[in-house]
Amino acid sequence: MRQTMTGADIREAFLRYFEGQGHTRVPSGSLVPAGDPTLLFANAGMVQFKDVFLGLEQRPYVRATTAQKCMRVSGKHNDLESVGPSPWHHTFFEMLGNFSFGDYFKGDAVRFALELVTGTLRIPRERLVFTVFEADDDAAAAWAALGVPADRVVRMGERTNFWMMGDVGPCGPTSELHYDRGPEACTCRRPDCGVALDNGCARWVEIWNLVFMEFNQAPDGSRTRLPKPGVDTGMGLERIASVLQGAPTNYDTDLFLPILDGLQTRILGHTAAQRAAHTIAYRVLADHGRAMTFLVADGVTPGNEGRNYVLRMIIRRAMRFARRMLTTDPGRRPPGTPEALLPQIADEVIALLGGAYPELVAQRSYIHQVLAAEESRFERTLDDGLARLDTLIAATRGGGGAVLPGADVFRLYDTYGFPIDLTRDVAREHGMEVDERGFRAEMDRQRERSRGALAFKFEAPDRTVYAELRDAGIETVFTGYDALEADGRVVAVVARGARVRAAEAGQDAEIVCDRTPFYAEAGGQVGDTGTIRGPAGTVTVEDTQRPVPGLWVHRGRVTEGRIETGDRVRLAVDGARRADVARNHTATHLLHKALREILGEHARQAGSLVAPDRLRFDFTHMAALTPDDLTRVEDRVNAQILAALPVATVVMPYRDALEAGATALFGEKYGDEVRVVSLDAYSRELCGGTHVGDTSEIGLFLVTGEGSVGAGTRRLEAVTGRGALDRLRDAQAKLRDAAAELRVAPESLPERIRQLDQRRRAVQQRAERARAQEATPDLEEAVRSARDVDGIAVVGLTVPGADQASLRALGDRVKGRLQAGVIVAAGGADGRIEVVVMATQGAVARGAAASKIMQALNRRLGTRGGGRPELAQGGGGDPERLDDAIDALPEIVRAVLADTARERR
RNA sequence: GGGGACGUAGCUCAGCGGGAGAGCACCUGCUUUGCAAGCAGGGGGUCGGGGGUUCGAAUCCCCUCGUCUCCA
Repeated sequence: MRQTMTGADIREAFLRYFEGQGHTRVPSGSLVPAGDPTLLFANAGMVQFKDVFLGLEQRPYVRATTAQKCMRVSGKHNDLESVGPSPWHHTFFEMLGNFSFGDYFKGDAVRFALELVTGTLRIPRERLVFTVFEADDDAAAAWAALGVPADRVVRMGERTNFWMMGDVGPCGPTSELHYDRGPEACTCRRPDCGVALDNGCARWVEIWNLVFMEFNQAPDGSRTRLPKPGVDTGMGLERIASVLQGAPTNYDTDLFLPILDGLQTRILGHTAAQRAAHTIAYRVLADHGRAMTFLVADGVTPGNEGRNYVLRMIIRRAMRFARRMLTTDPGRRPPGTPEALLPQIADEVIALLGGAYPELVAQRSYIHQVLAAEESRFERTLDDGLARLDTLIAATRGGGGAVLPGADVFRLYDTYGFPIDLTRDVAREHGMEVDERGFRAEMDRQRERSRGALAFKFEAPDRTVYAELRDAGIETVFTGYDALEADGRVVAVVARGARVRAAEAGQDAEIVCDRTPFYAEAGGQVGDTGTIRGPAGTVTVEDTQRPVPGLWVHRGRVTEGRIETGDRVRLAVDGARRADVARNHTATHLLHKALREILGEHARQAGSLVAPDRLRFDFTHMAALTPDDLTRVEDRVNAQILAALPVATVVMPYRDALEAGATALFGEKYGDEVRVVSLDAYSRELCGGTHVGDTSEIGLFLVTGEGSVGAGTRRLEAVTGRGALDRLRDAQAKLRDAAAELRVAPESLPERIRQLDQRRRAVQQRAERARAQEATPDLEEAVRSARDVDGIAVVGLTVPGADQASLRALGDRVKGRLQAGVIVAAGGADGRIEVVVMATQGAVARGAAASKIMQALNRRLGTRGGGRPELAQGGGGDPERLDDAIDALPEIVRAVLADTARERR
């Protein structure tokens, strides 16, 4: 009896089979594609080989096989909402594949496929149906040559059987292997049920897709034959496992069952019946649990844009399902328990897949931290949202309605992140519903806005001219690790994106030579600057780039004469600048190591800039660094500088480097041979950059800033060497200046400042109190001076120099002693008036509103101002007229009263 | 990349053009000893930062920093 193959067995058998066929087993690339801004995640096995297929990169092998981590979240067939309900769709999955880079083609690809499927995996031949592109006679012939009867080879159209990387580039026909689950599995119920219908019938499972990269598509749509056609295949591990294990859905394979079991027994404490009642929620948690665990392990943190946002969506969707399930069927873990759920799910995933993907095990504690943090953040968002929803429901009901307005619900969702399905649930509990149409309309408008903005999306730089150069056999040898100068020959000149013979003085140009000491921007280190001197002219190099592997491009300006293809030239790097850069680069390695020592192993590089004047280092960490952390990091780095660690670089095989404990970076592509930079035994990193001879050359390391770049990622900025010296000198000078200004020694500056600040506060308070008192030379006198206007006491006061605050204080005190009264207090300085008008409630009731009196005063004094009935303020105007106006107050109030009386009639 | 919201006392927040506030916490005193004790009094604020509009800005406008959130 034959034993069923486990997922791990299948993965291993696949890779081993192709190794036996001369393929190199290449580890999975990161889920975050290296240097590919057009792609959110690795979504197929070929992603890490894209540049190889494009002819931009060469590998030491022509046949490769991989098990690649993949994510698909958006796309025509893959809506996030279908994950869970659908038995087949996943966000995260593994793709098995074999690749030929200009080596074997259709014949062998087809032969390998059939041999593996029927031999190694022992799927009966009669269970298989093959599709080929309708115009691809070669592929059809290849299957026939293997004895596949013609009636089992179906010709299909471009939609299903022609593959393109994008609008332009390599493309070609495909051939698929479909597995027949038998007539009893049919869901379409058509008498002519078959692969050719392509109607999604569950009877037929596409298990393997073979892509024959044969053409290159030009922007105008025309296709030319590739000189070296290749093969790219993909077999979804979960799907093939479901076939081999006779599982009704992917979730019934051993790639999911342990996670589901763990969820039921260890995490939720559910009975079998409870689990059965929540099939979809279980699936969502298992699928999303895998995705979030792998994503975090590859350095993605939840955030609000790009791939970070996708991760957040996945996490929140999982939590929504969990929460809902726990409200109806609490299990052992009551809803709202603070104990984090997601880290526990991650543990199940790690237990299952940590063997094949050791990075999961290595990152366990970091994964826990990230997931727990996002979980509690979301709880908070939900709590806030629930409170807002409650008020919305109350308001709607208060208005007699039973439908929550779409705009309000959308606002809850858009602005406060409250999930729409929870809104629906809560509304239903209150016997209300959601205006779905209104909500959708708002949603569409939001989408429209985003799309409109996308029209200006940046385009990936055009690299075709460089691909042409490489095709023409042009290659640069880099000599800059050992020397700053070199003699070479100009092999190409590029101006405005096109190849030219020569460039003249004043022109911007890109120069390519057969050899160069110029370091091209890579690994965060900026490109070198310097000069290229030829027999007839000089180019000042402002930047050096390597747009495609093996090709160094010097960007700059011809500053004299002309430079021509074929010129013998002298290339000289700006040595002082290079030395500054080297200091910062070596310091970056020290910093990276120090952060891991002090904060923990999870603190890993997530971005880096090494410039001559500063360095910037992004790394994964959940919290802001405390001043104490920063000091310790700084101390640690400087201790290594003082220790004068020798810097050594060795080129060795990638595997050996990893075994020697060298640090590799996320999402970085490495060849078989890698360069390892070691700082004595302290730090060892894969790095192609330029470094100092020993760490003491760095001189001094100073942290200049700490901040956040997004959730879970911190940024440190620092200076070294000359930069650090400049900075210290500058700080000292400022300190001296400040000390001199206060006439104290720099040491006692902080104490002095504290003292001065205290004194300032005391003086200020005293001044305010004094002003308030000064402003009332004689309160009794002021009250006595009140003149009666129809039973309203009118008080006018002038206090030269008083500001509004003290006038207000004065007014208040007078007002407190009047039954029904109006007080006008005026002061001011510097040629302008300040006026405050106050009216008691009694006065307001009788029509003497402060604001109206203010208006009358405005007309008389030329001031501007206004306010409320009880209090009005104004300023400006002509101080000369102030006394007259105060004298005339009774008439003014009388006029206002009359005016109000007229209005009231 | 594009939108929305929020930054006010140690904490949670109200105020949204005219006197910087509440609750909790803190300090002092009194009262009292049973579940968030009571009463009286008090300290504490560059209303995130900068610029503008205005007689007057926590409040309106612009820029900027930080946090939350949606879309792509």
